[in-house]
Amino acid sequence: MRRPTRHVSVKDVAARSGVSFQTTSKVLNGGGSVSEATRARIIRAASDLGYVPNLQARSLVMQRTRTIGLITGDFSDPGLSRCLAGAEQEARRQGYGLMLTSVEPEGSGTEYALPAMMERRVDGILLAAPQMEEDSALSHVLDRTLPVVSLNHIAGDPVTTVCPDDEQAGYLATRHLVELGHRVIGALTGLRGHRLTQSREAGYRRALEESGLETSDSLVEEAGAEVAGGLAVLPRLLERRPDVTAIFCQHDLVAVGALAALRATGRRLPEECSVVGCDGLDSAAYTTPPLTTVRVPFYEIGAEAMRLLLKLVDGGRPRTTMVVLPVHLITRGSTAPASSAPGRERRARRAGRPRT
Amino acid sequence: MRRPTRHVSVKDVAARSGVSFQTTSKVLNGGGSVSEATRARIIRAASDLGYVPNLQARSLVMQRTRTIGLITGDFSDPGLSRCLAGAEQEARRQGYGLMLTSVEPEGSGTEYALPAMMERRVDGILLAAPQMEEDSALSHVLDRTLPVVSLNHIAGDPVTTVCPDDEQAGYLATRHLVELGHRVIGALTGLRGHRLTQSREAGYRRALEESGLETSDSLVEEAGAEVAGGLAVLPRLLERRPDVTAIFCQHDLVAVGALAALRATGRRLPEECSVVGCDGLDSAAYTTPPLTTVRVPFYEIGAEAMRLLLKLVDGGRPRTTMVVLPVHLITRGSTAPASSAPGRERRARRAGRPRT
DNA sequence: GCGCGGGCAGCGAACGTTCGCCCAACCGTC
DNA sequence: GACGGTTGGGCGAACGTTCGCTGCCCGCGC
Repeated sequence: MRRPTRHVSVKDVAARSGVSFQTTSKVLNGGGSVSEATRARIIRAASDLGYVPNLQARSLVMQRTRTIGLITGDFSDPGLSRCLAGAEQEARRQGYGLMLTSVEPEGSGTEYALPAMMERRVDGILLAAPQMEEDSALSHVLDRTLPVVSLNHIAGDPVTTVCPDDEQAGYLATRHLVELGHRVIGALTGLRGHRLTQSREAGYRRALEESGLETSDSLVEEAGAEVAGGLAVLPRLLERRPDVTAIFCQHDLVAVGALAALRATGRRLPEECSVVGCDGLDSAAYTTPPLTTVRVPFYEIGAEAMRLLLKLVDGGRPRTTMVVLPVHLITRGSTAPASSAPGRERRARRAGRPRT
Repeated sequence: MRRPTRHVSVKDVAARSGVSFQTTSKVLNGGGSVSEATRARIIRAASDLGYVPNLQARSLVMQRTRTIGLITGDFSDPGLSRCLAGAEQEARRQGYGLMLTSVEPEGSGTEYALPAMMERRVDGILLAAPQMEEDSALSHVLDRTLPVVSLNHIAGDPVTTVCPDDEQAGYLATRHLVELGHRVIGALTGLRGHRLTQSREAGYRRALEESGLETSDSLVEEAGAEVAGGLAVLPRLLERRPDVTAIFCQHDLVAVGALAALRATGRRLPEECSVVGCDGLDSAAYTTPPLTTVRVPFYEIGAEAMRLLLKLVDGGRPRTTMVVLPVHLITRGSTAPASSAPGRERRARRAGRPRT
């Protein structure tokens, strides 16, 4: 075992400056009345010895750790990463530490992540793991014991949530396509179970209905949130509905897959099929053609969630139990006015299976 | 202030089962000799009360926190994210917690991140912030006090490092181009100060020299690690050296920018210019054309670094101070055999500024 | 019947803090 | 010269653990 080079403590500092360790503590926290002379002596000694306060001990008596537990899903998810960045920055700004743990896609957060956080006595928990939506044990465990803010909808529902306006996202994306003259608009959704997916789909349907356009299950496919999903699922949609001229993808990565799959069919983009994504990832600006998308303010979501959580930790009762952040459309090259008849016919010919 | 609902402690459990709290402690840690009867009684009481051990207090007496400090750069960097994922997973597997903090691109890690970690008495530190390479105060602070493993080269150099074989990465990428018949090969490098950049460039030059090809500063531009860098810098390279037929980008994102910039000049890809990236990001598979790249095992790097760090924490003296992980080439559609004369001429004509 | 060893449990101390209370000395005031 | 207030600093306790030592009681062997 590595000899754990004993850290210097207040007592060491006290010894060196000839006062009681309690006085040292007073000085080092700015409190109490201590003469200028001894104060200086103590400060000096502390810096000579390289004193570093022990937050563990302090937490023990103060009954708060100034630490927030962050339970996250997959780091590789660019959106989540941005959230983390926002949350981390805000926590740091307010002098809080971050205990990080991630939960595996299949795993239950309840069995490892939560206990780990409780043992470390975090002051609050930020939930940023989409897959925990399904964890029914969760809402029970969280109950009333600790301030919690989540970025996802939680089953039991007693927890404060910060999230983008997903319904609006779906609506904006779809309306954009409608305004370009598209009449048959497909949708590639995220994972079915998730609230986010339902909201975006609701927005999609609202935009269609508003304009009296067809909303049909045959126009919708579940594609998840990965490129591979779009790649795999788009052909199915196209086969069933060769008449679609535009596609709303609930996630930018899916849109990337969709673009690739469309190109593979020989379509010219965006003339022969418009695609709009959702999320507003950086990488969406560099697809070919550049992806029209709805920007979700991930960073701000993370930061706002942390801000709210820290307010809760400091004893504020939340006035609002749900914060919804606005989204907005970014128009790029992957969407174009609905093609004129010739284009449509060419596509139909190529599809080669006229519906009887 | 929120009433900090008093947590249940060993004493509470002890009281409920009619033994001393020390005996309770024995039972709950599996140690000591305790009769089956009382053991059962204590366990029962603990679970009734919902006892959760306080790791803070335990750390205090054990003199170790079972927590690792993770100092990272930008979360949005996909490579770094993968590293984090690997490190986090490994730490979790071994029952360690992770204190996360990131350092801003401009900021010095020495002034906030390190003190924060020391105050929390982490057992070791994993450095994953490229920008800390330049922090000269760092190697001094780290000195001998704490086990540290870094993913980046550190100035003073007394610290164990885990990194990919960057020289080999540059070499593999470039040799691939050479083997395709390219004779004038440009390079878009990462940030100049970084060791990584130098290594990859060294590999690039070695591959060229090995085949007796030109290595010239006029073939090299600094582009950083972002898409925008490639986008901005590629035209400069092209203007100076319209004769390049292939480009090695030290980072996939730069390659994405380069592809876009090349397309903007009207070149057909990959026929009129090959591009090879480096990093092996997921997104590289979905560019148009799909990017040939060198895969860097980010996840494994993170995991291995954590594994090594935990070994150090447990008192193992490192036998090797530097672990280098292998990389390998992934061939995709963005590289093609050097174009025949016609293609070259067409490009020259289009460039329109014959060198006198 | 006596001594001894082992199983079981308790006790005190320590880890490094913060906090409230107490005490001594000093000052100025009537 | 006694008194009250202020200032500077010490002391004890508490936070929730772990660990080593001590001591009790019982059973067993001679």
